[in-house]
Amino acid sequence: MGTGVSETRRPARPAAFPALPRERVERAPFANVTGRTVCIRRDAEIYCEGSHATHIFKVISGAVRTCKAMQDGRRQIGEFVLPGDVFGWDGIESHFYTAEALADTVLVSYPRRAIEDATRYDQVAARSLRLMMLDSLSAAQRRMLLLARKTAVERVATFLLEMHERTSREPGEVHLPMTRNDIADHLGLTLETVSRVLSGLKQKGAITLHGAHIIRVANRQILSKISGEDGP
Amino acid sequence: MGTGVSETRRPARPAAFPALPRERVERAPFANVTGRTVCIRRDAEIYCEGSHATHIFKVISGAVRTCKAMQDGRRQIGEFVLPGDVFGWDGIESHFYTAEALADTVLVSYPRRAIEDATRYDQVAARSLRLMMLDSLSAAQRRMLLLARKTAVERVATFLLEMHERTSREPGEVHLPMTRNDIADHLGLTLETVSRVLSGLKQKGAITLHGAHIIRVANRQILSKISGEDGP
DNA sequence: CGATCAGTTGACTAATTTCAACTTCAGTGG
DNA sequence: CCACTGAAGTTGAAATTAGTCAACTGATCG
Repeated sequence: MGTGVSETRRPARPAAFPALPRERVERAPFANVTGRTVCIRRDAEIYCEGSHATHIFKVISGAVRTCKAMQDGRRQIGEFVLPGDVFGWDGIESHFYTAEALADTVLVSYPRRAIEDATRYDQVAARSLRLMMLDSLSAAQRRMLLLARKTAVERVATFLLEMHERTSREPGEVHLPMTRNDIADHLGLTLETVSRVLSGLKQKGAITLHGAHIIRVANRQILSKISGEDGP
Repeated sequence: MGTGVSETRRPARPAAFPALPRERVERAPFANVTGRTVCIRRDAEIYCEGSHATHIFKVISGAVRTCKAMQDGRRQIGEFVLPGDVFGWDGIESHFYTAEALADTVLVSYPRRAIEDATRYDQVAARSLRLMMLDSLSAAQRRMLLLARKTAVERVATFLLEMHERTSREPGEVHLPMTRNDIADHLGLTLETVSRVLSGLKQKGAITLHGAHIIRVANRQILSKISGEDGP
């Protein structure tokens, strides 16, 4: 595992991160800890499965996927990390996932050690750290239900609604920075199934497709009903 | 372990928890917090999905399942909690899962609030609480890989090896206090598939069956290879 | 402007579920 | 004490879902 597995476009690209200084100081969201700004190229690895887990990261712009591969190549994507989100808590000593940039991405990295130290005297930080972990756990639990018991259509509908919640641009518009293959590996399906299900949802009038990476939710009711969530 | 409590039949039962006082004081595993001992009958509910999450619990004897149901009856079991394990962190405000006793069970309950307060001045407690959460997260991540990408045989083999690790009685003997249906809902399969796969593993010489709830691992090599884990 | 890779669609296959019959087992209750 | 009872478990055949293989389309980059 862990060779350069690129997923979308792979040709050499020129300038990126236009006006961003390569190093900058950012406040951690939860503690009085200074972080270091890092710029990552699309498809570049941020950390590797099994490597020593020394830092956590906050996404400023771009997007990240955390993924795990089996020896025979089967792959699972743990989560898509979007701007504002934090990742890197996958494992106690060493990382369970590999983290890769879905697009050119700017992150801030914080040493775990420093964060843990900071929580020693900062109760607010300690609490928000705990909440962050409990949030990850909740997300994992919802995901396990999806993977264990939902059908392909339900999984895709749930995913679209989740992405819609998380990215909220123009109302109804969902931007998917990842490939169909990434979505499939996130939902425990194949890329063909994802593609077919999206076509089916379009047929039903639940969504419209505008290129491969922009989807508009035409009928949130239908989508929500299809997703199998408890919602009204 | 070894409570001699009946595990699978459900007719009305008389005396249980023979010599245990109904209330006893126990130390939390991670903090200077006192807990209350509680005895639960088989199939009784400990807390309900959606209820306010005020306490966490440590299992002393017996076993617990945490499960989530969809409206149409599909069910998923989040985890089987065995003696020594802690549960109740499923959700920030309210519980994501319902927790039920798999057998007559003795627990100790601790108020979340008290634990959080205790970590304020006890750094060791704070750290072990964080580790406990990270552990749950790791378990969830392994489980997501299993649910997203493993075949039925791989899931069952992985489950058996995990239970073997966790219960380690006589070498090679695994005690399964839950029904096939419970196992199926834990692994995202049907009870028939679980049954078939177990028969298949027996055929292959990987395991032997001694009644429905005791399994001996006859060939750990085979089982490990089948499980699809990275192991040698 | 053509090479390449993402995405879509179709036909077929494989894995798992569903439905159904049958067996086993533990705990009564006669 | 032992036959009865009902749930749990096993097994088989048919049905269904999603996966695999393959052809084709379309977009993007050099």
